Amino acid sequence: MYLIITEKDTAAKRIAAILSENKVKKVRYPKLGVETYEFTYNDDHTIVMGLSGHVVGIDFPNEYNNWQKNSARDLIDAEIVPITTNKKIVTALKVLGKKADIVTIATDYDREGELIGVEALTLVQSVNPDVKFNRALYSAITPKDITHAFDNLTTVNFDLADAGHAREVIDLVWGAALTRYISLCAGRLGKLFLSVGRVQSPTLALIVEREKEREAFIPVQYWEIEATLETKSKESFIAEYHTNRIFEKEIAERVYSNVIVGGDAKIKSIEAKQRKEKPPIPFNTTEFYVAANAVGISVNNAKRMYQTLYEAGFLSYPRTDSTIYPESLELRSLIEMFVGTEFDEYAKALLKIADKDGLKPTQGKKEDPAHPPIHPVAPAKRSDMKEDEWKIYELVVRRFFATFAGEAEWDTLRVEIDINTEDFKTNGSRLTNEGWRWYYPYNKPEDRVLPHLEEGDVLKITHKELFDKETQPPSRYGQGRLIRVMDDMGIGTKATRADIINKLVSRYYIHGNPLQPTNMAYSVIDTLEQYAPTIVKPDMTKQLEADMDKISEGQISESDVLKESREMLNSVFDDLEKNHEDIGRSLQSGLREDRIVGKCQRCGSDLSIRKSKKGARFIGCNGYPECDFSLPVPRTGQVVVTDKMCDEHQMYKIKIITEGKRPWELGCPQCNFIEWQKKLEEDEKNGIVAETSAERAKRIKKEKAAARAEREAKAANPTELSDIKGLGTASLQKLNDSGIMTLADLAGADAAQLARETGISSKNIEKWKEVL
DNA sequence: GCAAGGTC
Repeated sequence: MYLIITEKDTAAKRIAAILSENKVKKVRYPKLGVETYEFTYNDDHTIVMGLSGHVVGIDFPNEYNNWQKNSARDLIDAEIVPITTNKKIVTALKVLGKKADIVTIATDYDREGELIGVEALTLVQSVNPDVKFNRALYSAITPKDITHAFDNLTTVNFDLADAGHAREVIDLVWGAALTRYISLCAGRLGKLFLSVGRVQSPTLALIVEREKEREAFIPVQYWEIEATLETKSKESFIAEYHTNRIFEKEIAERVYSNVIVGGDAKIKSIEAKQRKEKPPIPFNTTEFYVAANAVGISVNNAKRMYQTLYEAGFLSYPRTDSTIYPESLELRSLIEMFVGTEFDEYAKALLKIADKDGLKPTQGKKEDPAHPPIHPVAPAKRSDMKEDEWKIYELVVRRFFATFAGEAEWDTLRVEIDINTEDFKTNGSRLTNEGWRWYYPYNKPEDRVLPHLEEGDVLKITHKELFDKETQPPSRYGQGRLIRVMDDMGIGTKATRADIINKLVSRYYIHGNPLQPTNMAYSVIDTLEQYAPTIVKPDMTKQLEADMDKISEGQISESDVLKESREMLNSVFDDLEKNHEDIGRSLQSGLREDRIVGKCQRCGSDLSIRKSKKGARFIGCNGYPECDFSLPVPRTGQVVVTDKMCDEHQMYKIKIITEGKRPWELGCPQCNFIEWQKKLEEDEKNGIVAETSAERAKRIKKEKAAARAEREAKAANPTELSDIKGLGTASLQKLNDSGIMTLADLAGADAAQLARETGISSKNIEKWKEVL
């Protein structure tokens, strides 16, 4: 049997279709819980099976699980063991791998793909040591690329996989050791741990740096002056002072007084030009996020909806760096498929261009050997998807079209005007040839049409205005922009950047849109910058990339790189441990500051988030016990104190962050409390009696007791597997995977045999069978 | 309860 292993199911399906010339059979292995694609290829029974990315990983041995038992430093030289992260696929791989005579690794054509391939190969070899193997390399799943890859099979690049493995180890060791150290120092254990990592920490540092720049920013006052001018034919337009901004007050006052309403202005010169605007480059993941963000779709939503459309077969693979279409992509037929759809006129217009001059797509600078740029793969109707998904689909289709279209052309005018010896100017612009902007009408700058003007024209000043302004600090990062900066700096990957931002939000380091850091983030970044600067800088990734290149070229061994990395981390710990007390103090002050909500209106002390003896949290006055002012806070979720102040109560607005939910903008705690009381009063009027917290606790206790009683009753007289006492969801899944669906199935099964198949202890199985 | 990287 010939086994072909791909990185994901969709790749397996499409490669099988191409190699079999559509004579493929989808086979389900219910016991294994996987699907494969099978056919005859070169007279051999052939099975194509998809993985789900990495199905194995690495970790420390179990005895390191206790954070307090070992010192964080022990992790540096701790043993590293392989772990299974996807049991179903690992089992299936072994079962099928055992029967294989030859295996082709057909995972993605990049470093992680090589590592994923070697991981799979190692699993197959563990049950079939003599199996023959080779590697297929392809950049797009097109008939051309795939047949070429399978006609030119090559060898597995173990050095490249080693490079990937080195990255795994370094990330784990540095991340875990520093995370534990910082968390233990700050006394933040359990859910509140403070994470550190090669990618997340430099990303967080960017946000903290920007916030510091904003704080250090000193605004400078400046003025702008506009004059409204009218032509003889009574058409008006606005002219502004030639430098736009005026930083000296005396000049602003002089210019303003020289502009006399009712007086004359004279056109000094008119310069007409043409400006050409190149069409945009193809979307890669980063550019897609930025564009989706720009039309008001959050990075998370764009990611989720794109994934749906990819799985439905409408759009190409979502994670790619490439901004250059590979040659094997059939661009013309991708355009032709839109003839007769909503995009008919655009497709036809492009085909006309293609017939005349051939298709000349734009291209960016980045190539990704694993996947082509983002593009549509099937035509769709609006009714095929949700409204927001259509927005995404349309964006991708229009961008795809735009990459083949011509330049947009603008006529521009620059007019210089004399007003009483002061230099004024105005600019005009008009789109004369839509070009690619017809296909891609997003963020189109508006025309600025001026009346017909000629040199020497005398105009009437009908109005004047003086604007008093201040320079603005650099703006905070929006999510799309942050992802682009991460891409430019080379940190994270196309597949992980969005997740890294989510991680920083759920770790309570950043919040809001645009993004801003909590005080805790300041403290963590300050501490790391001082004592472990390596981990906060993008240079660590650059160095790692360089080392990985050397490993993959065989110039240096993986173990040498790891040894050097561990030595470096050990010297970082020398510094950390010397300054243990300082670090603890500075981290804890960050923690305290995040809890200050505002000033107490009764006594003027700080209000902060505190905990009662019973563990319930509330906003209390730091002047306690002299002042006992307090306000309630929701019982669950992370409380984030924002920098927006309620003008009425001098308190910062708060929001509640719960993982997996949208943040709850609670606003000013005092306003919220007042509203809540109003609602209570109204409820009382309407005869609705609110539950007190004691009543609530009682009710929950009662409900839990009732549920327990029901479970016990069922266990005494079970009707389905899940009724059996001690049989949890994990075991139920394992039983189902082995074909045990009902009580009768279990009764009829042999305990020892079933134990071998499922990995459940035979003692447990026998105990369950006893009840039946 | 630790990372970052795949994929869903």
